[in-house]
Amino acid sequence: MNELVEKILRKTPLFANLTETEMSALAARVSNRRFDRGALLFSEGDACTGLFLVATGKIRIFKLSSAGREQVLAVEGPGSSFAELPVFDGGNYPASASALENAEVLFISRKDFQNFCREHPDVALKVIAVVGSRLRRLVGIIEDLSFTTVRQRLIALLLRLTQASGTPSKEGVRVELTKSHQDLAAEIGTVRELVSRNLSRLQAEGFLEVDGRKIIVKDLAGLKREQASSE
Amino acid sequence: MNELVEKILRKTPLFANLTETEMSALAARVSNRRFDRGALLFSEGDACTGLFLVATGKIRIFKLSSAGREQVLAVEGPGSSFAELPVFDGGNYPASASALENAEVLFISRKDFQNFCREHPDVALKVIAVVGSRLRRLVGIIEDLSFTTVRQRLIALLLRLTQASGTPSKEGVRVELTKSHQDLAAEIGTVRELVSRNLSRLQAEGFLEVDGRKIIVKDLAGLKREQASSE
DNA sequence: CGGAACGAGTGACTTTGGTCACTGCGTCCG
DNA sequence: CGGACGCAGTGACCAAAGTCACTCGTTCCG
Repeated sequence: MNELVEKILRKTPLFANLTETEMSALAARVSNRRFDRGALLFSEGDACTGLFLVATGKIRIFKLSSAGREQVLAVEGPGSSFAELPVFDGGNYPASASALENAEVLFISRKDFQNFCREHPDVALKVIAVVGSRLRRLVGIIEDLSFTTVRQRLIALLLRLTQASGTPSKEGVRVELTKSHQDLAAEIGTVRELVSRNLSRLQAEGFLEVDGRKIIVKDLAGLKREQASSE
Repeated sequence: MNELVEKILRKTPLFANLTETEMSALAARVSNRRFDRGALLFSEGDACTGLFLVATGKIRIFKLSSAGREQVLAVEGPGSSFAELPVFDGGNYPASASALENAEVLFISRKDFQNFCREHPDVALKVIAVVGSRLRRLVGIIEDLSFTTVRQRLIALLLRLTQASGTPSKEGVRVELTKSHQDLAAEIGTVRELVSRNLSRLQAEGFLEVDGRKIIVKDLAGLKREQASSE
């Protein structure tokens, strides 16, 4: 198992270039946890116990409103770490985390991680870099929420999905949704119904062909134009 | 002048507890700039040249949409630093900065700051702490934009202002606005007209007494109740 | 003095976002 | 088999947000 753990550690930016001995020292401190799809890793406001690294699956970081709505802040895949910050500043988790798919997660206790950072100052610099990109992403979300419509955000999301996992075909680019409309809605900060409606509308306008969770993007260029207009 | 510079440096969390010699070494590298109210320090997308520290006045960090709307991300007062991040990761500024009031600002070039961090690893830890609180604030903005109404955000802003600079009087707490409705709108992510209308409405409902930029909060408890409801 | 320029208030309207309630379709399982 | 459940689609509303076009004061300055 330590074999596997080290392989993951090498894949995370925070610990990418450590020596053999450093690596196994770290690996010894790491524990392994499994979470089923939908399971909660921690809730907003919980005291922070340590640092998480995604080994397999996807973890969703989100805010929950008292009315029951969710707003996704990040979706982290294999190799990503999260909750670095509360580990450092000792505060509570600012958001909740749940498994978007069945996931394996590595865990390092707060104390162990802090000690490790003290011994390896360059890791602290890595932390800054990781946190930095996280900050940029959050600014992007704020920009979206404040300047764009649900329609534009949905288009942007579709474009990202086709980019990431689309396969070309005769009629256009095919994409398969791996999550429910509910989940999509939480990612772009709205509700299920609006996702449904906007998808229908995009289909009616000829940009898409929707069949359940299979989507064929028929007019990629047109979509991009729609997204840009009045941003 | 070095006297003054060191005094400011001591007040910023990043450099609070340095020794005398460290401090004067740093102070020698610092330059001083003045910006008039409304002046632009840098624009989103500019290459990052260095770190800023506020000496006097207030600096507004904001996003600008292509339609001309603004969304404030932070307002930094004396003792605050900003743009720490791009200094580290070498990226461009993710947002623009302008002076909300006439301001004096200290500036450290990227290279000097990086060298200084390399020599003083504990400063890197401070950077993480500062960036951490910034991240929490951004998450707060996202939460507000995604879950609350303009009305609730305006109330929250008023409550913050009375907290910060309100003076009790016979009829309630007096607050003086130092910025235009336009500016307030940018802070809560909406437009001038909605600020105006919502203020009128809050007055009509008996929570406030508005006279130009003077506001008397007549029912603090009531406002808090309004803010909480359906959050 | 006269008139830009700016900030504020407001009526009338449109668009967008969101809610509620219900239908229909699979799938999973007792 | 049949019903419970989760997910998706949709019509009918309603409320919030935003736009446009004006008016009215101030202030600032040539």
